[in-house]
Amino acid sequence: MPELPEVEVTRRGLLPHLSGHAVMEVWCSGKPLRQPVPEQLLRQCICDNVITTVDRRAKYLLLRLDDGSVLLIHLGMTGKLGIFHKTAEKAKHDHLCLRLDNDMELRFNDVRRFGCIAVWSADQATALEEKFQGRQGIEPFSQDFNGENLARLAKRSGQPVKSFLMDAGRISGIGNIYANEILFASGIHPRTEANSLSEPQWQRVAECTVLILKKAIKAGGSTISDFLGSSGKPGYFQLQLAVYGKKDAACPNCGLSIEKESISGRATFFCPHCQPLLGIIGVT
DNA sequence: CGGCGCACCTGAGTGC
DNA sequence: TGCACTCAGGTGCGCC
Repeated sequence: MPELPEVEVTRRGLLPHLSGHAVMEVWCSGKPLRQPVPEQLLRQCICDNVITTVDRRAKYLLLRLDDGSVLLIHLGMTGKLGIFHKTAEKAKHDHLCLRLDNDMELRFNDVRRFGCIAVWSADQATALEEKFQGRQGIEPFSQDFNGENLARLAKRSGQPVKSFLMDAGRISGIGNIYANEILFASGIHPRTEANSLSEPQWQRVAECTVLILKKAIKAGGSTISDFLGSSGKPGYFQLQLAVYGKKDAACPNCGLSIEKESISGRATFFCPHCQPLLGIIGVT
């Protein structure tokens, strides 16, 4: 489920239920996620500690404990987090369960097990977080996310701009759906080589990205006000997507048909009229 | 280093 | 009703 907006809405939804509560007990399904869940380390690091806050970096959630340790959660493709009473029956594909001091539980459910659970012990957290932060790309809501920096990053990349936007090492939080939407809003063909965009075009991409992500967060925040008792959480917000999944539908801008292609193996939707490929003569 | 292809896993949908 | 096949929103690895 997760691109930046879904993860951010999850963070905001969980925060009031977690902040200030101690973790009393840890349960794991025993099945590995992307990596095996570090069950013993998890117990050692977070049991009897109080969750102080929940941060987000890229598509990761960071649950910070009062002793300095950190629980890192990535939702993968199908991961969901929810708050349940301890007596509520566990769901199929629940893989991690943290019992809190108020008889509620934070549960991580992930059908495809592409998610990731890691923990940084207090004595290593600073070093490990530094390493982690260094691997993440620019945050779309940071000051660094602007035309100048994007143009500089893209300078030596002949990748399609869509793949570039989705590269988590360069830019955080943009997955396939929003990459499609951002490029439609920017009027840029997804196959355009990243290094062929001008700085003003990158500036436009940056502005469209912020607008679209904020709109999605708002849509998610209004439809999902509480994480209590529901495992069917986020999922993609039904904001009116302009192009994603809309093959052969009318472009909301010009009315011509939306096309679908595969770029780096990912479904890619665009309007060939509103997003002309640069350098093609006769197309404006 | 840059970029591509693939693997990781389950379930939903489609066509025969 | 069943089976085989395709596809799905992310990430990271190996390979060129």
